[in-house]
Amino acid sequence: MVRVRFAPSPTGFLHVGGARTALFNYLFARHFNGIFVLRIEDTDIARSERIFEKNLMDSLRWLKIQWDEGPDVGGPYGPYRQSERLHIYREYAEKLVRENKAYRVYAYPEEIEQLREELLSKNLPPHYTREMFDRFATKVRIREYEEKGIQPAIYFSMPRKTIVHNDLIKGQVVFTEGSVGDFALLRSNGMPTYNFACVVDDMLMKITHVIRGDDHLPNTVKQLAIYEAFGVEPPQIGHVSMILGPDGKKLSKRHGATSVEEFRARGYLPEAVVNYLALLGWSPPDAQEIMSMEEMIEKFSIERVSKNPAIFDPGKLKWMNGHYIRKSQVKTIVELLIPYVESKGWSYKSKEWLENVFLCVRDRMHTLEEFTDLADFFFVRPEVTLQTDEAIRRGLLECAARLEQAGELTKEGLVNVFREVIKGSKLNAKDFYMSLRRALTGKSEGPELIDVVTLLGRVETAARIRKALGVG
RNA sequence: GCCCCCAUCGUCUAGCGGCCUAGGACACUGGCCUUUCAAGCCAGAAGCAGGGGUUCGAAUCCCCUUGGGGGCGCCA
Repeated sequence: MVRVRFAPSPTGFLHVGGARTALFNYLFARHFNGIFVLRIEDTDIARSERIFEKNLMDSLRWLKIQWDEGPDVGGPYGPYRQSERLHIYREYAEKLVRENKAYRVYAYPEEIEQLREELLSKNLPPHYTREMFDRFATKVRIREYEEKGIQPAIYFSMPRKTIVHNDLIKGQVVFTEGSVGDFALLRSNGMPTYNFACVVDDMLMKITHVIRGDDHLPNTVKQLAIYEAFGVEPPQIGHVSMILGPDGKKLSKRHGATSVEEFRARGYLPEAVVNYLALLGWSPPDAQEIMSMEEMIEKFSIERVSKNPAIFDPGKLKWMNGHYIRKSQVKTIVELLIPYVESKGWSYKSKEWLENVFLCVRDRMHTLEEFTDLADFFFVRPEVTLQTDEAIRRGLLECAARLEQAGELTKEGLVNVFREVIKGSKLNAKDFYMSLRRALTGKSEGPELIDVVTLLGRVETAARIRKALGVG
């Protein structure tokens, strides 16, 4: 049974990088009918917040990445929040201490920081060893800890040997002896560190495959050493390369929208976000780029995940979002559009009318957010004063008059009215239509004019013509 | 300073020794369609970082250089 997990720390919104990692894990699990676990890594008490945890879950749900086990739904290997598993980490850390694979450190964090800087200033790698810590463990210091009720941190004694890792994505990676020093397992506040909690949980939660970001590759050697210390076979581990900003640097806020939350707010569809993210570092065996979640699940394989870092291209996401807006059910999109319309304080005649308005501007939309700019004139009369020659002016006024006098008109009927006026007054059709467009929409480009007139109605059309010409 | 990863059009990628005259997608340019802008369709321009090997044959394998990224925390 394949068991994978996505283990974010609730210290911010779900970033596209995290979303892509979650997606790959999800696709991998579903492809093999396995289990996808959501684990919250909230061991950094200073930065972890419950609202971020909620937001993380909301974002995942929005993307339709569903977990089978997690803090909210539970599961056989819970709890799934690390802050609720502290006794477990303690127990496992003590076990390593008993076996002399880990040891207590009686140095204060500031002292360790000082040690680190000393090493760095001597151009030595900032690696700690047990010997370096020994000088702090004086009888006086130990008593001080006891009196103050401080727990010593527990450090892992890194074995001095070369460790070979066979990465699911990168292939064989060799960590030569001495590339890392001893490191903390448990902090003096009792909280486990990432590398330790991660291994204990993956072990206990029976995780079979780990797919995570490239930035964790250097951690792997530490984690493999911990697995070995416990005498446990590690899961298969694969590292996906990072998502970079357009400048080739790690994607961050200064590159614009980077969180799933922002993309949702800006009118992106989850189908587009997920589809785009899947293509960032993975490609299906056929060349098909537009895929549903089901298709991605079917086609996904870790072998086809690329090794190179990918630059996030907002342009392609936008294109893909436009594509999904056009391919989705009209009713579905209109429902999503209503909040945008209401936030502008606009009212609409009926949903059917709104659907038709949407259909008018659909081909120009890339995001839902763009709807209000594209379709504003359907809701509000534009402020325009038309500067036009006398012939066109007269033609437009004639149109207005004829529209008002006419009964209900079909599309063909409307077209005929315009054609007759153009013909009768020998107007330049292009100039006439452009003036009409300006009068009705206030813009020089936009939807098919007949559709605009149809949706506006005869009366409103006539009124806008007169208003633009400063008549009546 | 040390360790690790990566390297095909501007961008995402296909390619896993001969099917490559390097394929697709976004973006770009031109055309068609069209009263406008789009959408759609068609066409085009654009790339194997550089240098050494291995081989009958290299984008594909090896080495070096260069470039980019990540890490070396009582952060994750």
